[in-house]
Parts: sequence; structure tokens; C-alpha cells
Amino acid sequence: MAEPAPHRDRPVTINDIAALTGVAASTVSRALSNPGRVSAPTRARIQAAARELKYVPNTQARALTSGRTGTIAVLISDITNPFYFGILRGTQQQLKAAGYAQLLIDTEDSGEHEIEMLHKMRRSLDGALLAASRLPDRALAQLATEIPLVTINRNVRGVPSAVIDTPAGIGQAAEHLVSLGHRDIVYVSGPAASWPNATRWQAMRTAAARHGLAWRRVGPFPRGQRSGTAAADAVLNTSATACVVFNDLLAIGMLTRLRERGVRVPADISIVGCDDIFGADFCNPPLTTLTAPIEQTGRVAVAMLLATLNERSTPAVRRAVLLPTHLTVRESTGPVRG
Amino acid sequence: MAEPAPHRDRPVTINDIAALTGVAASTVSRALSNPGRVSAPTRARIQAAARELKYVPNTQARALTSGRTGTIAVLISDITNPFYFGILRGTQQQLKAAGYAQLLIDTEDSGEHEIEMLHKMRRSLDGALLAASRLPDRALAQLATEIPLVTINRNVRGVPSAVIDTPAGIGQAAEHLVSLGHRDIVYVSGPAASWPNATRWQAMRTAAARHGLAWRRVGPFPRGQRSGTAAADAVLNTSATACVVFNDLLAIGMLTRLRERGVRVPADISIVGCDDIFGADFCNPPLTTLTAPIEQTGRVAVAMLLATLNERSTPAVRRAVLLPTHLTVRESTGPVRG
DNA sequence: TCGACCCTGGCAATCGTTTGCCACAAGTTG
DNA sequence: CAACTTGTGGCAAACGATTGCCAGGGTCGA
Repeated sequence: MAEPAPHRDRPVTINDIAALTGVAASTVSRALSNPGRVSAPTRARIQAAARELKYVPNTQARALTSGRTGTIAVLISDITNPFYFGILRGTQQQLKAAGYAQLLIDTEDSGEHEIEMLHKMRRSLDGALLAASRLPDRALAQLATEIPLVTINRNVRGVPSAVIDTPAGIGQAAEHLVSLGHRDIVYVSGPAASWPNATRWQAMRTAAARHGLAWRRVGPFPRGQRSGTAAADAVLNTSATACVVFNDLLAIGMLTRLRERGVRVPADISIVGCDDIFGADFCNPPLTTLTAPIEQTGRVAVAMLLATLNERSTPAVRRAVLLPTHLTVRESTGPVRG
Repeated sequence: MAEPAPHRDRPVTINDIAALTGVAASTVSRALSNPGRVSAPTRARIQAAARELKYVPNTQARALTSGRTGTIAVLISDITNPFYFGILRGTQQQLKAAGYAQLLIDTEDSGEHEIEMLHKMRRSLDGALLAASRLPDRALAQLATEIPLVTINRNVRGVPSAVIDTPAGIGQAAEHLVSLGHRDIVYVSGPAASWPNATRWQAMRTAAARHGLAWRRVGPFPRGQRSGTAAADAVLNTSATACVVFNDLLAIGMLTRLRERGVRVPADISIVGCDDIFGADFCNPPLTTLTAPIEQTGRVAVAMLLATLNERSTPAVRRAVLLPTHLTVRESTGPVRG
């Protein structure tokens, strides 16, 4: 009674197949993972046996000798941010299609966590996708020599990357606001250390210059919806009639605060967000935002990583992919008041 | 020039430590993973050496002999649903704290996918968390004999589970609506095959009976925000003045549709959702909903799984945990019109 | 006809760790 | 003081696959 499973059958191994077909284990291994190396008839026999026995290779054992683990890690800084849902969905699809497993790592916004985890798991991973790395450039470049890496929304020399071209979209956002009569626009800044934040702010200045506007910013504010309160208050302390916000999460937070304070959007102030995350379409009012191909970005990043994995010798892979955004006009922007 | 890394140092193994400290590899292994088995001084020496060499154990090799992989899979049916974000956040925290890696698997709402993936990965996993399994009871029970399992929001005999007690909350929701004068309440049903949906509907009927109300439902509707359109239309075809909706995602979808059709919430109709997902607080109007301790559910599920893993012999673990919900009243419910 | 070469399959080492078994020494008990 | 425990460390065999090297047989060209 001690053993509930009376005859717990050992999992099928390569040797079982070898025994069944009368060849050596090495031949089975080759037939299964290096088909060209074995004659067609033998291969067929082996594959049939494998199917019959319901053989499923032991990943651990395979990894031990071959070094390939079939696992890719995706590092995100904060599961709470819906932006990453899209990324995860994209990576998930693509990885599954390629037969890889997806290890999810939340770095909790800490670069140390990030590097420590990655270092620890280095040997159990075939590669890693860094969505929103908090690491300095040189640490990232260093890491890339230890393990195949692709970054998302982060451009570091020597590390392949998939970057969403939100800065280009910011130009569009500016056109939109200017055409509505806004001349006093403020940028609501995300965290100071954020790479995307820096590029967006830069794009904002460029756009402002093009239109002969003054440019200004408030912040920085930490990531997250909660910061919206402080951000909204800060914006109201300026004379701005419109603002472009670092991301949708922050923008949505601002919306809530503005409503609390009785400020009407867009009648009193117009707001443009970035990313078009889940929720941007049903918040109140629905957010005008720079729609990013988030899911596609995840897919592209995976494709790049897989490419570098497969053609380890031929580094003919595109080193950086830029994904276009577009402005989605909803109801948080309108003509300047007065 | 062919080799960019001139002297790529082999990773440190247990043998390097053994050589450095002058003991056998087996002793090193024991000192590190079975401390009691080795005398304090030796252990200290070994640990010091390990630290100095920056030794990090090879997961694959360890798994090969011990069977323990240090990896737990979390299966979700659809990454798009924010409900799972909370779950993932909870599992992530708890798993990391316990030193486990989290493998994320999206089953794409398919029971076959689910069982196939699980079967394939069975040997590379220490256990799995099934958030929203689509599997029939007996398949689940069968699977549980192959690999340690904990289900979330699904109760199957013989499988430990963490279940959110939304049905109890539905009683509260009914009280709330009745107190506002509603006598004609409809339940907006989720997918027919959904276990939580069945329990919620059941609770709804019970609550209705307690208040001497007729009970009715529309649907079933597929998961997802989009179904909100059909759901809203269906509700408007009834005489109901209020509805309780299977989950927030669907409820939010309905909100959008009702707005399109010029129906005012809550003036014309009151809506109660379930779960309190991301977005329920900032949609328009903010949703009255049954707040579920989503993140905590993830944590609890992990704790249960880990417990069964550690005390494989002592099955004194609680087999089923029920997590309480409460009603959060926002602005989508109000007095009956008239 | 003979050597060179390709194709196929087997042998055995290897990856890094765990663990059963044994041996030796020190401590305990009668 | 002999006989047993108990504590500690080493040896070596796994775990399940991959892969370098080798050998036999067939094919082909000279």
C-alpha cells in the first residue's frame, strides 16, 4: 500500500528504441536529431518505433552534452505593466512554434536582479530576450558575450535589438496637437533612467523645434498608474493646454486624477499617451495614443534571437529592427480651449 | 580571428571545487546540497571555495540524476486576459523566493494543447500550476498521478486546488442590487464549459431564490472583451434592470457597447462584474465588481505545490484552499430607474 | 583489379551531478 | 576491553543523451 502506482513504468529512453529496432543507441540518436546521417530505411524503422513507444526525449540529458536546452528566457521588469502582456504574447507564439520553452523572469525593476538571474541561469538557457533592461550599456554588451541576447526597446552597440519607433510617432502626435491649435505642450517624463523615455523626450524636443514651439517637461515620474496623480498635478501647474505622456499607464493614471480634480479632458487639456496598451481604448475618455505593434515586437525579437542561434557562424542577421508606430486618435485630444 | 573569445574559460564544476579543497567530488556535492551529511569544517571550506570560484550548479546535470529540475510550469489559457497577470505576479514572487524557475505556457484555450505540452515537458518539470484548465475532470486526475499539480479556480477530486470564492461574493452582489431596488436581474454567462462560470451561475440562482426573485441568464458568450457587444445586446433584449456578468473582461466589453447604443450605466442598467482585473477601476463608468485576491491566489497555489513537493511522503497538506472575495462598489451600479 | 572514397552504423567517452555502498575512525555502551 | 553505533568521506555507478572516431562494405575511377 506504500506505493500507490503499482508498476510505475520508467520513461522510454533512446535505449528502449535501440533494443526494439536492433540498432545501437547512437544510431537512434542520430536518426532522431540528425536525420541525414542515417539511411532512409533505418531511420524510418527507428522513427516508427519511437512513435510506437511514445518516446519523448529528455531535455536535461540532451542539454548536458549538446549544450542546447531548448529554453529561452524572457526578462521583463514588472509583470504589472500591460505593455509586457503584448510582448509575452508575441514571444510565446513564436517560441512555441519553434519548439522552445519560455522561461518568464520578472526582474522587479532591478538591474542587479537582472544580471544575477541571467548569470545563474546562463547554462540552462539558449538565449534571452530583454524587454526593458535596466542594465548599463557596457554590462549589456558584456552579457551578450556570455549568452545570446536580443533587447527590446533598447539599443546597445553589439547587441541585436527590436525597437519600437515611438519617437517617429511623437512627430505625428505633435502635428496632431498643433493642428488642433495647441502651442503650449508639455512632455510628461517617465523614469530618468529609462532608455525609451530619453528617446521620446528627444523626439519631443525635435518636434517642438520644427514647429517653433517652446518645449518643456515635467517629471520624471516613476513607472505605474499611481504616479499619474503627481503627474497630473504637475501638468496643471504649467500653462500647457496639451501633454504627451511617457506611456499609457501613466496617462491613464493622470486621467483618473484629472477627473477627481474636475478637469475636463479634452476640453480643458488634451492628452496623448504612448503604446496603446490594454485599457487605452476603454478608459475615460478613451486615450489618443501612439499605437505600438507590441505583439509583433515580441515575435520579431524571438525571430532575431532564433536566427542568431541557428546561424551562429553566419552573423548576417539584421542587428537592429525598428518597428513603426502610428497615432490612434480617440477622445482625449481636442481643439485648444478658448 | 575565428574565435573571438581567446580563452573562453570552461564553467566551474563541482570537480574544480573538489580539486581546490582536496576532497572528493561527492563530498562537494553533499556539502552543497545536503549540508547535514558533511562535517561543519569541511562544509565551510567547500562553501568558501564555491563562493570564491563563483560556482553555479548545472541544473541539467542535477536534474538528470536527482529528477528535480527546479522548474515549475504555469499554464494559462490566454495571455491576453488580465486576470492571469495577477496570477502570474503571485506565482512569480513565490517561486522566485523558493528558488524555482517559472515556465510560462499558454495553452491557447485548448485542452489538447494543455495535455500534450504537459506530457512532453513532464520530465523537465517539478510540477505545474493549472490556471483555468480546459481538461475534463478525469484527465486532470490522471495527469495528477504523473506530475504534481495544483489547479486554480478548478476543483477536482484528488487534485489540490486554490479556488477563489466568487460564488460567495455573488450573494453580496445580489444583496447590493436588491437593496438598490432591482428585482429583475440577469446573469451574463461565460463559456458553457467553464467551471467558474458554472459555479457563479449556480450561486446566482441560489441568491435569487433567497430573495424570491426570478433568475435568468443570457449567453453563453465566449471569453473576451469583444463578446461584450453581443452580451450587451442580449441583456437589452430582456427586461432586466441589472446584470451580474461572468467576468470583468466581458463586463468592460459590454460597457463599451452600451455607450455606443446610448444606454446609460447605471441610470438605465446596473452592471456587476467579477474579478476586479486591471482596468475595472478606470473604465467608464468604473466597474462595481467582486474583487478577487488574484495575486494572493497565485501565491497560495505555489505554496501548496511546493508543500506537496517537499513532503512527498506526508500528504498532510491542505487539499483545497478557498479564497474570499468582496464586493467593491464603484459607479456601474445604482438605484433602479423609474 | 586495386586503391580511394563515401555511406552507414557501432563503440565508448563524455557532459556534471547525485547517491548507494563501503571503509575507516571516533565515540558509546555493557 | 570488546562490540556496536555513529559520523564522515571516498569510490564508482548511474542518469540519458550526443558525438568523435573507427570499421566494414559498397561504389567509383584510374
